[in-house]
Amino acid sequence: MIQDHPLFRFFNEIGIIAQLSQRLFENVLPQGMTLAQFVVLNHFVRLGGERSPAALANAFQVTRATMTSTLQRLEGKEFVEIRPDPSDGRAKRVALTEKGREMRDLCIRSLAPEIERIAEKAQGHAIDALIPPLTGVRQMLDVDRPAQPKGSAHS
Amino acid sequence: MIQDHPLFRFFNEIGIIAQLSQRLFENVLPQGMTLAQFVVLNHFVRLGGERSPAALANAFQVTRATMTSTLQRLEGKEFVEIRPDPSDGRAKRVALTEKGREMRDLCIRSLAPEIERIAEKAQGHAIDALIPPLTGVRQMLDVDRPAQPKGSAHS
DNA sequence: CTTGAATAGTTTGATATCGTACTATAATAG
DNA sequence: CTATTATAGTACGATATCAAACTATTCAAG
Repeated sequence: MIQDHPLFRFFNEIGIIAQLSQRLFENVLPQGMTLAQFVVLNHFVRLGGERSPAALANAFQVTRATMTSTLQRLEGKEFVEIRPDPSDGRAKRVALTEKGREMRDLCIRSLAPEIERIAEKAQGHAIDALIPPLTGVRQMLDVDRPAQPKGSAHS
Repeated sequence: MIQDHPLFRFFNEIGIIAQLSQRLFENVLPQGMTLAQFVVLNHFVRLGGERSPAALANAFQVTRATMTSTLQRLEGKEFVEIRPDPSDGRAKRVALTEKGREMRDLCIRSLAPEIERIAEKAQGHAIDALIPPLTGVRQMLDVDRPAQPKGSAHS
């Protein structure tokens, strides 16, 4: 039976953990902010500069359509600015606004206690040791993906 | 910075793997079937009998509202039957139909090659060794959850 | 150049998911 | 028995996500 396949159980556990943790984090984010929106803001703060929607979509492993949706929401709240790319008529350039930076900082402050709380409870679960192998699996799946992007850039 | 916290990176990897793997699986499922729908059908085949929507919601760690939505879709395709619970006026009983069982079997057959393909590529990533610690983390988060259910029953 | 393929972004329609609020029924307390 | 509280299911509105189809622009051949 497929469902007894170790790989199946592995992805099952992964899926449940992903959902539970996403819920925990979103529940402490400021009103109206989602994890999807936060990670985009955070990406800009960490790496600076401007990005095209396509580059962001690629960095987060979502489709361009999904990124369009998220960016429109962020733009509506004035957390990012979107303007045409002067050097490519098809493309756009996305940049963080001051307001966006402030919201990102607020998100970080909102997340910190929750992270700490979970870190306490995670004592003895050797989380740190799990990261490298998980990264390996993620890269393996990354490469496996069909079509779409040229090179991923998870940060 | 929070985003450098090992826990943050852990959940980040988990989230990406969850998304990529879900995509891989859904892309090979029969037309119109989603992972959410498949796991419900599979649950019935594996554990048999009838279940209340609330019990299913609890088993899969989703809200009752979410399970209502998925069950309505499955009922529309005649993969499950839903009838009132004779012993509790508030509750309902959900049961798999023959058609549902056949669809579940088809899903299993559709998933098998993909599982095998990924299993090949996953050689050397020691997936099996990751399952116990991940299960531990999942249970830790499970217990951590606020309110809602009484006892979880991941299968 | 002109044509055809590739790329960027959007739109549309679907599903999953949540939180909140609502109805109905059950269980518990007085 | 009645009033309160808890539970089951649903409805609604929002967001994230995808695939597919579409427009516009760029690039690569010929």
